[in-house]
Parts: sequence; structure tokens; C-alpha cells
Amino acid sequence: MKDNKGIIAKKEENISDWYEQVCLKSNLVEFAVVKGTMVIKPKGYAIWEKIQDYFNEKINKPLGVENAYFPLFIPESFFKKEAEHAEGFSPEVAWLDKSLTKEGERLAIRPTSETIMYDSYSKWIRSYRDLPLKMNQWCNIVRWETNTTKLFLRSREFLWQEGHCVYETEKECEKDTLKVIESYKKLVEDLLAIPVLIGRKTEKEKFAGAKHTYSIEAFMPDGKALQCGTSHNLGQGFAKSFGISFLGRDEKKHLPWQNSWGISTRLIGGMVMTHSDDKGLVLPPKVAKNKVVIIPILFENTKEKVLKKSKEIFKTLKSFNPILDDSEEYSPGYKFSEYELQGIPIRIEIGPKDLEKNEVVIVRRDTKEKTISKVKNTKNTLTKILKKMQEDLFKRAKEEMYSKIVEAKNFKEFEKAVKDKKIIYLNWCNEKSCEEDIKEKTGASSRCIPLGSEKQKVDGNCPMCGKPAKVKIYFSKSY
RNA sequence: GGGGCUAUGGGGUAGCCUGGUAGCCUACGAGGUUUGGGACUUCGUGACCCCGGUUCAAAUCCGGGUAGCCCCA
Repeated sequence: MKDNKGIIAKKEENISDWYEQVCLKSNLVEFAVVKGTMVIKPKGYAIWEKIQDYFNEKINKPLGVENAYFPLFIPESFFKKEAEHAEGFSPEVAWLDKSLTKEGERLAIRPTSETIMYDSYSKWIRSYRDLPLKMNQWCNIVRWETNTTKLFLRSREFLWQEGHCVYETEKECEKDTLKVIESYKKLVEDLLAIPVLIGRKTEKEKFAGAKHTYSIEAFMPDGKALQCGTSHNLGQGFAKSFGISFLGRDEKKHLPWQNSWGISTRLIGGMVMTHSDDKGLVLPPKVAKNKVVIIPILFENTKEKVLKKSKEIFKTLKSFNPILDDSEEYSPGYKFSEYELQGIPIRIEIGPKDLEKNEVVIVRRDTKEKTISKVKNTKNTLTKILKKMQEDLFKRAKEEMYSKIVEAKNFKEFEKAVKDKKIIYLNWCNEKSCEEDIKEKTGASSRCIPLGSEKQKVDGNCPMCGKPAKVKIYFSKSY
């Protein structure tokens, strides 16, 4: 192999270089001129569209959420109506240089759209008959990070969806907030085959301005957590600040309850890190646009026969959106490597020896496992292999994640676990000062308090500060 | 937020210390021979991140900017 065509860095040795090479060389994405921005190329955007399709169909629809679009620019005054929210986001907001409103007010580029959407909501909501109001928008947002940027995982501009709903009662609101985070878990696990832990964020890590936040957390091979989706119960705080109120069934004025929730193109990065290998991208079959590539093995004497058969088979496999690479400029070996780099889940080799036996060779991208199939069974065999591959990718990643979880009973164990790139599970005091202390001493931050664990009794004292333990929680380093 | 390293055709690099003709691999275009794990060959196109300074002369030295990577908080 000529070194500079494929991936040079090794996942085990230098995950950062490796990750960048996989993203760039598989043609998902490119660096753009401005720091922290990227060009998402067709191959990368196709993955985003798969996520959008799944989301629109399986999350929006069942919840009764409609898609809409709100503006990019937010007047400073809007932004400052909710104090906690404004403070939480202030270091990351990009402001326009010019004052573009008549009043000479500064404009922010949205880091999230609560404020601009709720201004509209305050005009739209008059009575309980207007509720629930359930809207989602697909858009780009800007968070002007000063830290290191990383393709998909940490960039100054990224794409996401943000759902924003308004309810008459706390109960309805909380029910949907939970339903969304559970649906996110299903999306990430079913579609992208990334296992996640699900839970509630601590006071320190919750969304600025929220009552509480739920999140799903994935764990990358380098032991760092990747927050993959969040669902915030906003309580009534934003409603109060933005003057959203409704006349209830009792003919009295009430404040509604709200939630907001989102997933972003970061998921693409998580998927790349989780499954890909030293040969390049590995795509879970469900997100692969082209599930199959057919490579005819062409020799001088048998070329025409093999090509003809390849074309026939190509036609019967339309439902897999196959690629037929019958170009004669490259050797088969070259093509094998190329499509492995691009992450096409299945390769079919058709050569003269196979033709004689009326067979094809089917090769799985993730395991390189070869299956010989009779031509007439190809479709069935492919369906089975693709299904198995999707399951195996998830299973393997899940086993890896659980193998990394360790329990810490004292500070030393905690410290060692962070160094060993583990996910730490512990009985914890739930105090902000303790969390800040842990972050400072070890670099780890809280991930989430597992859903359902909150009702369980927690014994003993916090191993980090000695105060009585109140919750079970996960800690780790994070992106 | 603090520190370090880097930037040369589309990709990977040599040259930089000690200033003077930008070399190689790959990709790309054309031709010929090939093809079951990145084939061979001939010819050709193509580059010193940006802005300043020093100098007869800057890829090379100096200052600033931008972008990427690593480490620490």
C-alpha cells in the first residue's frame, strides 16, 4: 500500500490524527477558511439527512411536532430577558459588528433559539386552546468557542434541530421531555449504533435557564464522553421572562410550562469515532447511502462475460442503492481499499472463477468476513448480512462501553480511573462545590445521574468530599 | 484561559540551522502494456498560508496575522 492514500495514523496510537484523517479522506468533510468552521460534503451531508429523516418520522410525528424556521439574528434585549440563560451563553455568543436595528441595538447570532422563538410564542399563545404548542426547527447555530476545534465534535458553527414546546401543565411537559430523551437514545442506538447512557444533568451541567436537563452520553474510544443529545425541562422561567401566558379553563391567567431539546451534527463525529478503523470509515448499514459496491474482476479473456453478469446483478440489487465500479483504470486491490476508506458496508466481488460456479463473493466492511453466495440468493444474503452488521456494530460498541465503567470508592480509585480513561460510577453528594473540586483536581466532569436511579436509596458518604451521598452518578473527561 | 509545535503543487513531504536554480512520492491529463488486496512505463500540468520588515537577493532571518495539532487549567 502506498502510504499517503489511506489512513496513516493508528486509532490506538493517536486517535486525534486518526479521526481527522478518517473524516477528511473518506470525503465527509473539509476544513473551511474560518477557524472552527467546516464544509460538510455530500457524503457527510447524506448521513445528516438520514438522521433528519429518522427524526422527522419517528420523533416529530408521534409527538405532534411541526417544523418551522426562526431568524438567525437575535436582538440583545431579547437575549438578556432570562438572566441565567444570558449568563450561561455570554462567553460564546458572536455579536454582529454593526447595529442593525433602528434603535441601534446590538444583534447576536443565535447560539440557540429559545429567546427569539419565545418572543413569537408570547404573541401566539392566548388561551389553553392554543396549547400544547409544539415546534421544531432545523438550522445552524454559532457558539464562538475559544478552545480547540474538532471536525463535527466541537466547531464554532454546526447544524442541529431544536424542538420547543409549550404546555398547559407541568405533568404533560415533563412527560414529553422524558419521551424526547428516550427517543434520542433510540435514534442514536438504532440508527448510528452508538450506545449511550441516559440520565439527568447536575445543577452545574444543566442548560442555562432550565429547571433540569436530561442527556444521553456516549463514550469515545479515548475515554472521553460525548454529549449526544439533551432535553431540557424549562419550567416556567422563560414563560415569565418572555411574557408567555394563557387564559386557562378556569378563566384565569396562567404561566405555561416549556421544554426544549436538540441533537446536532456532532452525532456524525461520534459515529465515525465509534465504529471506524485503521482502514477508514465504517458506516452502520442503516446510515449508508450506498450499502453495496460491486467490483467486477476483469481479465482480458473473460472481461465481457463478467461485466455483463455484474450489470445484471447490479440491476437486481437496486434497493441497496449499489455502486458498480467497472472502471478499468484501477486494479481491484485499489478499488477494495478505496471503498473500505469510504465505508461502504458491503463489497461484492464478481470474477471469472465465481461466474463458473454461479456465485459471488460478499465481504463485510467491519469484519472483512467473506461469504460465498449463489447469485440467485444474493439479495437475501445481503439483507441478512446488513442486518447482522448493524447489530454487531452496536453490540461491540456496547460491550466496550460497559467494560469501561468502574466504581470508585475513594479519591485514589477515582483519580486512577480517570487516568485509565474509564467511566466512573459512584455514590455522590450532589454538591456543586464538590463537582468543581473534582474537575479541578482530576479533569473529569459529571456526565449524568442515571434515569430511574433517583428513587433508589443511596448509602454511605461521598468518596470525594465525605458528605452524605445522595445520588448515583457517572463522571468522566469529555469533549 | 496558559504553554509548546507546525504551515511548501489536490494529498504526503525534502529544502530552512548556514538567504542565491524549489527536489521527491502520490494525485491529475494524454499514450502503451496490465488487472482475484492500493500494477508498470513514457510525456505533461501543478506549490513556498497572509501582511509587513531586513537584504543586491527571502520558502529560508525578524515582527504581526490566520489556520491546524499537542499538553496543562
